Amino acid sequence: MANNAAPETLEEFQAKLVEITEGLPKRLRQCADYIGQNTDRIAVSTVADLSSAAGVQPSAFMRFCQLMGFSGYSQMQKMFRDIHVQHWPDYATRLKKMRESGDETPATLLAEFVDAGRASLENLARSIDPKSLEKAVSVIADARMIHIIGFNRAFPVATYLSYAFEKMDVPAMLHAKIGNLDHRHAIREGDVLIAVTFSAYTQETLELTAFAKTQNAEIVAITDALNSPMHQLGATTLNVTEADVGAFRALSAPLSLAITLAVSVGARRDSDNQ
Amino acid sequence: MANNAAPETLEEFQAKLVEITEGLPKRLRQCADYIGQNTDRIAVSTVADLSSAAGVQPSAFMRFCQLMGFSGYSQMQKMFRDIHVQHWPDYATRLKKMRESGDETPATLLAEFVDAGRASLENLARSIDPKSLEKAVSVIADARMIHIIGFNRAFPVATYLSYAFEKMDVPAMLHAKIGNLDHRHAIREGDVLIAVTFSAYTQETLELTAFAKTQNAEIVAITDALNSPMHQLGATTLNVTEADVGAFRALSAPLSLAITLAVSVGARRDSDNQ
DNA sequence: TACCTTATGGAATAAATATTCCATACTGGG
DNA sequence: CCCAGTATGGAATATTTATTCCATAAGGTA
Repeated sequence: MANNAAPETLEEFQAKLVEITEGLPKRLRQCADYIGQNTDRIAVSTVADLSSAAGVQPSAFMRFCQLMGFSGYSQMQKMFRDIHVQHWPDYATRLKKMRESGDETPATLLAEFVDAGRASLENLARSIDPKSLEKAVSVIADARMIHIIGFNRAFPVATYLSYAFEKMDVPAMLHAKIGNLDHRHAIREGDVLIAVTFSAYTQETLELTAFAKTQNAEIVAITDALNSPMHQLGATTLNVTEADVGAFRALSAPLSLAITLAVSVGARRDSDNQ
Repeated sequence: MANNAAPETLEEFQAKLVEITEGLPKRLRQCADYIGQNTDRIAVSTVADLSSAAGVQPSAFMRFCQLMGFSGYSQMQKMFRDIHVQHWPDYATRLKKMRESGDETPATLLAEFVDAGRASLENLARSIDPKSLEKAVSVIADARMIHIIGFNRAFPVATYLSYAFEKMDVPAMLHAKIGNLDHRHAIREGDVLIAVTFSAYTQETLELTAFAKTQNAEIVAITDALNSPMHQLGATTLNVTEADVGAFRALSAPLSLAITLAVSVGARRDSDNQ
């Protein structure tokens, strides 16, 4: 065999598969064909599953893995699992190492944030559910008035939403509690509240959301976990996680999601008005 | 427990998670929180992996699975593996599909922003000059007081800087012009002003910067062009461009730069105080 | 047809992984 | 401060899953 190294990317895997498929004996050919069409199963199946689905014995499947250049099924599976699970490097540890090696320049720190941001964006694209997004957009687009809240780390996201809506002449109101003024009574039935909150969830945000609920306003939440308290409040939720570097995060993913939401709503409203 | 049946869909799983999370003892709570943020790992990880990532013992994780209504980890994992197979397409293909589908759904727009964000981050990492960054950090770290200004699109960046400094107990002041109150006279010699401005450069930002200059305060600017007016004002400038999608940008790059700046300053101050 | 080579099935073994169990450490109420 | 009642860690065990091995079958050639 010309190249006996194990593939490390999907592309290499595919190339290798094509390369060896030709001239394979019957059973091994079955393996190749099955894998060609069901590549996605590798990450979550056992050899027994795959081999019986391909109509061969486990041992035959094993030989196939080896022909592909892997040491066995486990190694091949590992590759697919790594691809699937987002590759969240452990930035906290990396940061610590960086500090210990005395290489903690601003430039290396920036590199970490950039890397974390890229990973987060990738993960956002992969994990967002188009249906929830669509739902969120229409709920917001249909509202009479848009209210926005978000404190601490979520505040920049809230202000950016506010800015974007303003630019598009969409009526929106940022509840920023300036001067301890509370405008909660502006929230009425038919309105929507966009609540942005990440762990640890700010009390004020939760409270205002609960209040909005009592007013029969719709709630759309941008949050960071499946079990965020926003779910208890009956919100249409959009989950987005940003990898953290030490104690901080760069907000790339949440902001991208927010601006998408705003622009989509703007476009929707425009076309509705015509 | 009211409902002890094992969840069978993601929605049910989420509902159950939210339901039980409240009032869980420490370790089990850790499991719930970790799973809330890393749901997608379940399909391809072992109990050992997950439990150590969540910082608990495998046995604790096991108890968590049972609380969720599953007979054990295997049953829970099976649910996620089944789901996984249904919508696999990896990130790259998914983005491509989204964009190729042509129609302007929120999901395709998100894909554009994600892509733009990634490109911007890459560009930032490549184009930033470590020396300027280093210079900016030391200028800020040495200042007696940090002033921050940024309007419109730059406002989220300014607020995030403000948040980050606050978190690290670094004295900083956001000049937000609330109630048309102007705190320009708080700017003195020995202070630094971080001015964030992107084209079209907001007048107020330019004015305050010019004023700070007359006070002999140092200026650090985060801006977007080599010919930004900030250069004329004798500022230490950091250039960062974010690719735009239509009329909007997601701010990934500027925010990453800003947080880097803040964290570096925080670290510098810490070590100076020791 | 006899012989050699390669392919295959299935059972035996090794390794990884899940699950249980129990001793010990907490925690809150009296 | 003591005593339940929980919660927790860690090691022991059961189960599943991967991997190897070998006897047998199939395929090709002289």
